[in-house]
Amino acid sequence: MLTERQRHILSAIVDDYIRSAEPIGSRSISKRGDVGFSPATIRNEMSDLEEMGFLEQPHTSAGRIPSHKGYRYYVDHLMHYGEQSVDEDVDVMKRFFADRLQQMERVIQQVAMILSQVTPYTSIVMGPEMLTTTMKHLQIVPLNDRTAVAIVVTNTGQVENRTVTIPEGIPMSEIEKFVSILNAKLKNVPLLHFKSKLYTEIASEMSRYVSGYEELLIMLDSIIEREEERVFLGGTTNMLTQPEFKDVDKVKSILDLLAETPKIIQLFEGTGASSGIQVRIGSENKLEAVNDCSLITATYSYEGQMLGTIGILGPTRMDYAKMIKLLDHLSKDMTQLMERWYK
Amino acid sequence: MLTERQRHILSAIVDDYIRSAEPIGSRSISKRGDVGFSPATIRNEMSDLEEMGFLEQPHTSAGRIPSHKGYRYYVDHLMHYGEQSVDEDVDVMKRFFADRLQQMERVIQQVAMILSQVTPYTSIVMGPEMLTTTMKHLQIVPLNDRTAVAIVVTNTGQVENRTVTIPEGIPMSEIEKFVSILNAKLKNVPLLHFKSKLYTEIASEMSRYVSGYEELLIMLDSIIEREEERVFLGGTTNMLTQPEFKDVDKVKSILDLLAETPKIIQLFEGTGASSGIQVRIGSENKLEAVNDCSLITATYSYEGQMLGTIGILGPTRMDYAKMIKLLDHLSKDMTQLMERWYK
DNA sequence: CTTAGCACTCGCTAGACTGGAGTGCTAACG
DNA sequence: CGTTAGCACTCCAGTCTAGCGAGTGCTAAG
Repeated sequence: MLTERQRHILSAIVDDYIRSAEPIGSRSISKRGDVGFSPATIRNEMSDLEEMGFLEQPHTSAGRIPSHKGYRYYVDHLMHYGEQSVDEDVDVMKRFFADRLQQMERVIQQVAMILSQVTPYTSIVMGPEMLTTTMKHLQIVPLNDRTAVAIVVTNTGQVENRTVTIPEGIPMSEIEKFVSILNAKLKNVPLLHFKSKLYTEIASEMSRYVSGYEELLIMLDSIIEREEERVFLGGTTNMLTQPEFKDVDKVKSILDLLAETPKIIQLFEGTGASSGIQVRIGSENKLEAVNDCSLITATYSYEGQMLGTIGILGPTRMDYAKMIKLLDHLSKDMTQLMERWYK
Repeated sequence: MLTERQRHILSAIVDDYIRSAEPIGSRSISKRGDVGFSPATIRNEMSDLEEMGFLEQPHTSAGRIPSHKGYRYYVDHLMHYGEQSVDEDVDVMKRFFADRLQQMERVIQQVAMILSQVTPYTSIVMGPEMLTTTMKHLQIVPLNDRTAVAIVVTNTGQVENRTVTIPEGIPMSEIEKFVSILNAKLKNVPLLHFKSKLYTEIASEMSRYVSGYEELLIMLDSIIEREEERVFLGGTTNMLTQPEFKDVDKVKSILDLLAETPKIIQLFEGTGASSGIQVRIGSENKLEAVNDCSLITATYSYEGQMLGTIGILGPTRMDYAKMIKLLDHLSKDMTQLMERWYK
């Protein structure tokens, strides 16, 4: 659909714009040297590219900038990873992973931090998901006669805990019975299926042995609901250094979004579908606040099972090639870490 | 030191400036009506007030704005709480506290959220401190032969957990012995004294029974170190709506500070010293990033024991009277909640 | 002591102007 | 026929200026 020359010019424009954040003119492309044509020729091509929707003009007689479609084409067909060296950044990350085993939650949090330090964008890391997390152990520790702490230890080494109110009139012994049944029945059940299993399979058996069983179930329900909130951010303020975010209002709407976990989950919706690296450019994101942003995501996994997602959120004018390379490395390192983790 | 009229004028200037965020001229004060003098007279007084350091002029022939010293005087001597109605906001908060008992951590987080919703500033809530938190229960749940999850349940219903690597060559039975000793000895010991007790009193006895004891202690050490990180923020982006923060660089330095828990703890240093409400204006804050901000703090407690701190961070041009009133209510509600909590 | 009057200062805004960057078109060139 | 040089045109960004308005400080009168 595009001629070789057009592709070359588009690629040059995106590359330059990523660096400069300023509209690119025909002259500067011509002067780069790698496109051996005069500004006039390039102008004609640029005009065509604009007509086809790959480029945009902020206003007449300004240079061109890539449109969302232009970025998309760039990411899909033009980007070449070879050039850029990410060795330095990869080193930083490698050093991090070489450290001794740490608490799972911390690792994830620190991945977000590290990532945000080697990029000028915001990093978002989503922890192991309910899908693959199974229960290893359930315990209830009484605090006083009406409150207790319920603790769920998962196979990933996470510990979910929640303070709960014990329904009136249920003696401790009943609760202990309840817990031991659950431990026997729910071991290694993914948290995702927890609820359904809780209310079907186990319900009947349970009601025979334990009084006040329904209240206890509701209580347990509330323990696991928190699982979905494992989102870690890094470099939320990084975007403030980018020229496209000098407008405070735009920044606010994005920062507000980042402050709300459910919104972030919404933002990531569907990224887990296919493994590998995904890029969402501008309006490909459903949330309006990030319609001027791009989101690059990668997944990390264990034995083919996807565990979580790593994402980078930045302006559409993002260094896609570098970011994809970085995420690629990182997701592999994470995957490797998981293997070491479960040994 | 100040005449009644001067106090009156200073008060009027601060009040107006808090509302308008713009330098206040002598005419507008005169027109308010409550100071029955002509602009010229007021000008003279303002000139005096400036000389004494209570007011500042952004530039010649602009109006005056309060200096840090001016705010300080206002807060200490002039502010009257009576006028403002905070009923509406207090209602919102009351409704929140009327809800059923929730998990401790959540309550604190939501207090931060609520507070940031009824104010245009950033709220910071620090959870129960190590000082008053004691251990209720310690447990170690093995994941595989080399890793385990250690869980500390505290009297406040918090659960600290951490995945740890088990030192090589220590059988499970040894660990169980270790845990049961600790449970017996460390029950109700404040986490703050945990470490010292661990290494003195218990060490000798322990070394007799348990092999590999030192490694286990180090492991345990790492469990409790996390306790200090209980800081919850609300409305971090609220400040973006304030005119004094239209400068992106300033915002960034503050947001960066807020992203680092240790910095926040540093910011709060000393606020717990006296109970009651404290105000730190501008450069009274030691951290440079918030030298244009004021921090108002209150504490909440249980049976006279201080449990934590609530803070509001905003520009020096802050609605002190209202914020103090709000914090006052809130800290009382929190305290009350604590009583209900421990019943 | 208070106030009216007045000259003066300063920042802010709007308008005019300019230089530069870039386009689009046309015509010439190989 | 594709490519290029030339040129008129557009638009932005920056600078300069003048005028306005808000506010002060001073002086002299009440």
